[in-house]
Amino acid sequence: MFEEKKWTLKSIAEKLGVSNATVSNAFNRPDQLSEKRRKDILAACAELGYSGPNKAAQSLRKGKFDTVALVLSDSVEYMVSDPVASHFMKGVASVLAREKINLLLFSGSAEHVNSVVDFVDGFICYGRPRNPLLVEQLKQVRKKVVTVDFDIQRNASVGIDNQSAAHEIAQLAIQSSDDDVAIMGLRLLDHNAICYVEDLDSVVTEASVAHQRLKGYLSALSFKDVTLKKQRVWNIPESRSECASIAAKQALNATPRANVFLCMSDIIALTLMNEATKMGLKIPSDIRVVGFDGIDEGVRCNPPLATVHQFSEQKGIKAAQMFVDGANHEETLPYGIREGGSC
Amino acid sequence: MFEEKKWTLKSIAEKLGVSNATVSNAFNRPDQLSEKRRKDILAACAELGYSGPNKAAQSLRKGKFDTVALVLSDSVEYMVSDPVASHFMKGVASVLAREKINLLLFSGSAEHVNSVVDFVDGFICYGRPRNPLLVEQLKQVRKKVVTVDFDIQRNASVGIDNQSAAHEIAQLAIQSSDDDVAIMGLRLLDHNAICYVEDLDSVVTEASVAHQRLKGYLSALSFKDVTLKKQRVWNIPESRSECASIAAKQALNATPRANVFLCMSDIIALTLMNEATKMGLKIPSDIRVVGFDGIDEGVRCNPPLATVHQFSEQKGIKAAQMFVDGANHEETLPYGIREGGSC
DNA sequence: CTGTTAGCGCATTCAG
DNA sequence: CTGAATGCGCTAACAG
Repeated sequence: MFEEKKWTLKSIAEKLGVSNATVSNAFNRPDQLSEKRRKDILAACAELGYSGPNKAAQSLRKGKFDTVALVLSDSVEYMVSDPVASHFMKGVASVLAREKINLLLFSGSAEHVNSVVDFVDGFICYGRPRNPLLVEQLKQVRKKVVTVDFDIQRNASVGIDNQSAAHEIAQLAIQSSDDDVAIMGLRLLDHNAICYVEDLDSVVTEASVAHQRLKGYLSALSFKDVTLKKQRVWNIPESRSECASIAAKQALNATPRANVFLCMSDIIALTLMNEATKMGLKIPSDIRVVGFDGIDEGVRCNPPLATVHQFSEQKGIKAAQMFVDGANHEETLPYGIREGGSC
Repeated sequence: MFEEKKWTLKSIAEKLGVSNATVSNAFNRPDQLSEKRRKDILAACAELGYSGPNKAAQSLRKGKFDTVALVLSDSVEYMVSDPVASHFMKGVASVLAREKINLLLFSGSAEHVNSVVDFVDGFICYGRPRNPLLVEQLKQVRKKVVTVDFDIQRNASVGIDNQSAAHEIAQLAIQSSDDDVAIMGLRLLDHNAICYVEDLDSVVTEASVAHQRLKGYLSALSFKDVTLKKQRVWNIPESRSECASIAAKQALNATPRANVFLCMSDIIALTLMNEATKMGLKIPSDIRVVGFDGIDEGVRCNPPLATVHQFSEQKGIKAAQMFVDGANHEETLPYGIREGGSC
């Protein structure tokens, strides 16, 4: 099956009786030799089964790889089944395909970017990587970096105005100063515990997405003259049903129970609505719930979920476009407010 | 920000006053030099900001890349939002992460594997690539190849017994010899049209998944003494709601209408159920519908979808494990039959 | 245990 | 337009 010789530029040049530079030029620089000569060489190569210069060697030489690493905030395993991330990846993939750039998936839990940094032209980072060391490494990397939904004080970044968005959706959810509000936070704390956030002021001072959303919620609360009770802010480490349902159950079983739930992701919100329904609670008469992200399932469910719609695919397109353009600025994308059963 | 010199193995060796082989050994072959010497060198490198041998050069030299290309059946853009593919990818990602192998996503619509073949240790191919040329190329590639849900008469492959599964689910769906059965086929024909399959015998003789499932359905039909009417077999080119709903509407509007719909994917089945509901049809009294794949949404919907459950994540784990093990055989995975509202 | 040498496969000078 | 020479950054074999 593999009787064919394994050709290299050198061996094929020798076989054809020309110099290796000529063969190289035939493939890469048409202007450097006559049309006929080029066609002859290409034809002979095709005939012999040589399909062109080895890409790895070519890349080593040129320092260009036509590959970008998409650094996810969490493990690849988890991220591929996250609907928000999927839409983002879809957007990225669409422009990379057009530009004939390969896509390497990289885990935000990996130990070091070293394992890929020498194979890629740069990084698109979707969300702050779970491993903080990666962030430090990305700051140092001598290649293009586009960050999404977080910032490393360097290069390009894209995101939305999380604070305004959170403020708006919270405004919509809160109807009177008597409302008892709970905040189901996503990654508010640095560890993986599903727990109350005891000390709001100590929450990551860094301008993380969670922090920005929290600020937006809180400003809406004060705007509406609502006081946040003790033990009303939750930390959920991942936007997954498994995590969210634990927090949801506990939050729903608290006495007294909050009647407005501001959730930092749609997954959290849908999970909470699901748990509430199981407990016989009605939406919006018993509790009101708003999400964040704008995933499809929120539209199909009953009642539909009120949420901030992020246009994740557009975000991916934008990030990838900025990458190929070598952009070097911060981009703030629009968002939409989607009304639902709760408001 | 980048004041640091860009070190290479050579320059760092010179700086440290040792040979480059020694530095190389310090990083890769601890047994080749004294513990102390190694620690000193590694410490000095860390100090100077040299983070180890360039991976691209290392790979060129060793011919090993610690990267596998996951060839999807369709564009990356489309596949990341396909729930079945996502589960498969999840499985693959989990074992690759453990093995510290990078994952490169590759489109089944790409023109040539050349753009990545020199960067990877091999390929895992999920479904027959949309571009037939890729299949030919994969047959020739001098690297490991594991195929999933199709076969290229070479190397390793994993899949399920599609024919038996289709037969079983069809048996379940068909209740009497008076049933009027329609088959909503996925990629039965080579082109992209949504249409009837006029000539069943001419359908791809190759043992494609669609063909195997069709055979399973047909054997169940004859087992149940049911005759397939004219224009009862549809070709749907992609497992997407957009495509499926067109076929579904037409199939549901046919007079007389079939009362049993055998769908080659859950997406198709769910879409058809959705269209049927819009038309006021009741399941299972008016029509019965069965799917194939076993996606989560089929469990949550009302009534639940009867289907063949594929354990896609397990399939991904198996495929990746076979890749790392260098397996060279055909693996047939189990499947499950999930009952639902229709049967 | 250390250093020297010869490539991995290629692209780019620079003479001719 | 062509061909010889140099090196991208590294590792493996060998010699000391």
